[in-house]
Amino acid sequence: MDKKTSLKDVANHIGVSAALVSYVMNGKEREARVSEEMVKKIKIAAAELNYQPNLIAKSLKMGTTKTIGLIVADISNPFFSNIARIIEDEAKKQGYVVIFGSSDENAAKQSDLIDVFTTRLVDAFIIAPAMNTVDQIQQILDKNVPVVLIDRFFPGLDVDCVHIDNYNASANAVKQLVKNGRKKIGMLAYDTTQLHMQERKRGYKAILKERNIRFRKEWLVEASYQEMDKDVATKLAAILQPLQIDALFFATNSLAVAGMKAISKMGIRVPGELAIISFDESEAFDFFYSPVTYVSQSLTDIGREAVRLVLQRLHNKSRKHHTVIVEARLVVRESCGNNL
Amino acid sequence: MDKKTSLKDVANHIGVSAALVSYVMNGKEREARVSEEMVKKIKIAAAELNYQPNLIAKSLKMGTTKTIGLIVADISNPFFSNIARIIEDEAKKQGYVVIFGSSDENAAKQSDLIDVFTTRLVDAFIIAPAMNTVDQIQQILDKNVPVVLIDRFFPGLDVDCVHIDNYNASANAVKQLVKNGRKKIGMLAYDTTQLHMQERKRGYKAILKERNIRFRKEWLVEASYQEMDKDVATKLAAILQPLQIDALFFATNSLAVAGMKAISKMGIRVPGELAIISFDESEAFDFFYSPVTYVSQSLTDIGREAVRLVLQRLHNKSRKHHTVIVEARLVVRESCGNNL
DNA sequence: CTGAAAGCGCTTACAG
DNA sequence: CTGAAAGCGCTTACAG
Repeated sequence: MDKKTSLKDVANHIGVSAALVSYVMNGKEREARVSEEMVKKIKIAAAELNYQPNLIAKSLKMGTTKTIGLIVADISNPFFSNIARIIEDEAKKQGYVVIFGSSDENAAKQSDLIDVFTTRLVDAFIIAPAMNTVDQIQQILDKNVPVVLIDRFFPGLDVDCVHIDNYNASANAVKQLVKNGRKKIGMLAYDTTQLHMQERKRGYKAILKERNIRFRKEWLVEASYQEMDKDVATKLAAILQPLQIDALFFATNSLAVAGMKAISKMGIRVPGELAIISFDESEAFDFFYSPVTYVSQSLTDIGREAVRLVLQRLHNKSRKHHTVIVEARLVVRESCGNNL
Repeated sequence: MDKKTSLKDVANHIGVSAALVSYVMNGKEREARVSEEMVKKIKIAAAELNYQPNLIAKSLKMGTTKTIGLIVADISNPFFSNIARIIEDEAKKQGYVVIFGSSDENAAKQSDLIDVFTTRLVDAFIIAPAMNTVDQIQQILDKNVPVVLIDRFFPGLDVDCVHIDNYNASANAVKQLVKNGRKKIGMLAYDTTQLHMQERKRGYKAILKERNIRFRKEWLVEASYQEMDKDVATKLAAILQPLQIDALFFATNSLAVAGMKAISKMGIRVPGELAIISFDESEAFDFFYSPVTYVSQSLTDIGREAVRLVLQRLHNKSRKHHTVIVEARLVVRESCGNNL
């Protein structure tokens, strides 16, 4: 890159000290009681020389980079890319920039990303943490770097976080299926210890119990993050062909999309033979032969609240941690239908 | 943030100069001929003190931030978020980090993002440029900062870029429709001067001409980026109800999704009454009642090549500019069917 | 109202 | 083989 004009350059240009220019550029002419005349002169010179401050130098001096590190499982997943968009917008409004990384639900990758971002002195983290990474989050907290968890969270970890009430959202979805006359309700979830997923399973089981429907272990199909397609092809297929259930509840949009492909390939009628409900959203939900009923999380709220919490903590490091519960509502459409 | 241990700290810890530690931490012990013993001592001390270099300080000194600025129209659009994921992965392999921003096809927003990223001294840009922003790109080039354009490009601008052959990709799609017996072929495109879109329209018109099908202006529907939904609802609807065409070609995935909603709401049979083909991909394409035929751009190639070009230029600023044409292939499925 | 100077944490030519 | 020193471009307490 060609030599850029520095603060010193503009100072020299009008024979004045760098300090003056710095004050003026940062709108501190009042505190420093710079004369109006001088302010004008400096502003003109800066514009003339097309001065743009070097934020790296500023960061080094100030110890703050105005950068937020965002770590999600996969930025190409629409759930996360939509949140990323909101975070980016909100951050920009406040003068922050966001760098991002995808962990692939892999603790080691997440740890690498945290290290890389730490090394670049991000002012704060927003993380949808992978399984078994509570120590990583604790380490960030120990360094007194702000972090807010989104989507996922850890029991007993005192940290800012933003997520829905997974238990209730799940329970409501299953209630809807029961209400529509379904008794043989399966669930496709991820095989993970992550609490948000446990809560979704717990909500499912709780409603079965409440409605006196026996929980059948083999109807709670668990797919691993790494081998999701394979697990859907074998484990889920096992209860779809021949069809043993009359309703299926998907714990995420990625599971739903994989499941819907299996369902349509097998020619299963939805909702006739099988009612379905999913978590999250997908463009595909509108176009499935039976528009899919889903639990809608407000991605806008998640992104906004995450940035809000980050900024609050940046301004007041010692305030106590907050958990923001974001709204989730069931968008009822044809796929959960009440006719067998 | 708590005080981190600096290079000086580890130097002091073993009573040695900062220079030595710097050489060792950067693997330059050979060039600086540091004794093996010392190397070991330093490495142990660094590990003990959990030393992590401050990359901001390094950046200031080196004039390089190992950061790539990525600007796309909208990071939440799967087309871009998928490319972003690839870019992120490739960049990470090379020790780069990516900061991103969404321009919303708005020249002013793009300009802001370029300024913000410039101010943060990104080493290079990867941009899917908005309409009428050739000057912005030229300005980056004038500063001798590497930039590679993806997806879109400008006539006559000498710059690295990666995109498909839009003319041929479009022509092939329309040929397929003609081959399947369609004669009244409409197109839904964006109303923009951007060359990639012009090329798509040109391919469409060229095939009509070649096959002696009269081009009808009212069947080339143009939607504005800003009011896409409205334009689809009115302008596209005008040729769908009553149905005046027997095939419809969508210039992007976003247009397709909007158009497909209109089509399904109107109860138009696909491909029976109307054959459709789209550019790009969408999860929805698999689930439309007639799986959608589409022009598949290799997002992996776009992302990879973009990063490759960026790095090449970073290593050799003066090499001449390359345009990489990435493969596009037609994925033929039911929706472009040959039965009326 | 304005300037000189220290210092943020690094790298690297230079001297020894 | 190792250290002292300058300098990257800023900010800000201090002195005048």
